[in-house]
Amino acid sequence: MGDHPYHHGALRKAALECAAAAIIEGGGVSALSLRDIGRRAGVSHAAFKHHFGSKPGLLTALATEGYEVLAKAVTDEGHDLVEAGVAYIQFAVAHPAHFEVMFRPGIVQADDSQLASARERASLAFTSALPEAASAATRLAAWSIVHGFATLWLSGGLHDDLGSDASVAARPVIMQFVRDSMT
Amino acid sequence: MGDHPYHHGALRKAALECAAAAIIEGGGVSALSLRDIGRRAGVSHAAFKHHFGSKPGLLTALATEGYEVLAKAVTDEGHDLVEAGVAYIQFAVAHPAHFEVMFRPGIVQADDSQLASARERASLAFTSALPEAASAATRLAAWSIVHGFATLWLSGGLHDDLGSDASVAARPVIMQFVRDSMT
DNA sequence: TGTACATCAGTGAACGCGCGTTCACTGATGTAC
DNA sequence: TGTACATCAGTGAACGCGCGTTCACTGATGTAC
Repeated sequence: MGDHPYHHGALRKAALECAAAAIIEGGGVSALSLRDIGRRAGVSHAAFKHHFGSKPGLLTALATEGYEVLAKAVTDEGHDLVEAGVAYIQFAVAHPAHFEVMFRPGIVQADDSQLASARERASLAFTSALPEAASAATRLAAWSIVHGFATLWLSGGLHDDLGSDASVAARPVIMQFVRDSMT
Repeated sequence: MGDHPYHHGALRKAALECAAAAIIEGGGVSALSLRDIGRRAGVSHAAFKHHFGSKPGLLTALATEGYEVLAKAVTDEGHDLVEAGVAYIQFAVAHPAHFEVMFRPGIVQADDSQLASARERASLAFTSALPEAASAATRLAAWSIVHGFATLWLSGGLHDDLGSDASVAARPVIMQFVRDSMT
């Protein structure tokens, strides 16, 4: 028996992992190709047809997985607003490929129902972490601040001044925001 | 004389405009091609070599222009912190192509000195709008909140609930943040 | 326990396409004398 | 005022490349009897 059995066995999972790696190392979704993913997974690039239908299908699955992981991460810290915010940023930094696919318009199959429901769950998780009394403006500010910090961090502009640990850099920012806004 | 004189006359300016249009209509920088820009500008796609050297050169010029426009927009509203923040968001919404090129890592010639100095000017303009007494955390929070709002707006998630005018939607959010944080 | 058959998962070659860059070129402009 | 010449700006064909999808196929797995 060779190193490469005919059936991969867990190609779907491997494809998503390899796609994420390819996005990170290849410089963004723009440069992602099925052929690259195939090379990484040790599989023909045509094999993905069976699991995802098409390239947008694969990206949709990746985004869905991202929302699921994000929802879980935020929910796990839902008892503490500051830590929930840090978890959001931590997710983005730990899974930049997912994060990019989740928030870049036009690369995902918008009508996918699993994607929509995963997104809904993530949104709900974040909303639940906020105090019920928070105004619409405050809720939007909270989302903007964590999303903005994550985005700026990933774009590389913050990294120089603030060290290499996004959580450490973000926590005081979020803490001060929460202290000022949620009282 | 025909409609298309041999020399365009202002190809550099036209190229940047057409590139921005192509990015917006074509769904992101990923799909941008010199050939598309050439078609829009009514010019051979090889013509850009003279002005920008290469494709990354063109994108670098676009990002530089973006930082210049942003610096001016923020400076013009520098007397009022809320309006400076709104100007940041307004810039992003009015010039999504520039905004994308400015903040996407890896697509621009990082060693370009004009780019670096334009970026520096924009950063300074924004910093100057903040009160001198503001802490590092507050400054970072302010940047995060406007950047995050702009990013979320452009990704399309906010649009449904909040109407179609980003400034109108953003102003109360920024106002509340400034009221809470800058006192 | 064995066998036929359907279904699933992956192959690899072929397709047509659009891309960025390079190249020798040409038309237009400016400058020296 | 004219002419030669250098330089600038843009052309269009050619190049080699990597891409996503399609296709007929094959190997592996499961199930009915």
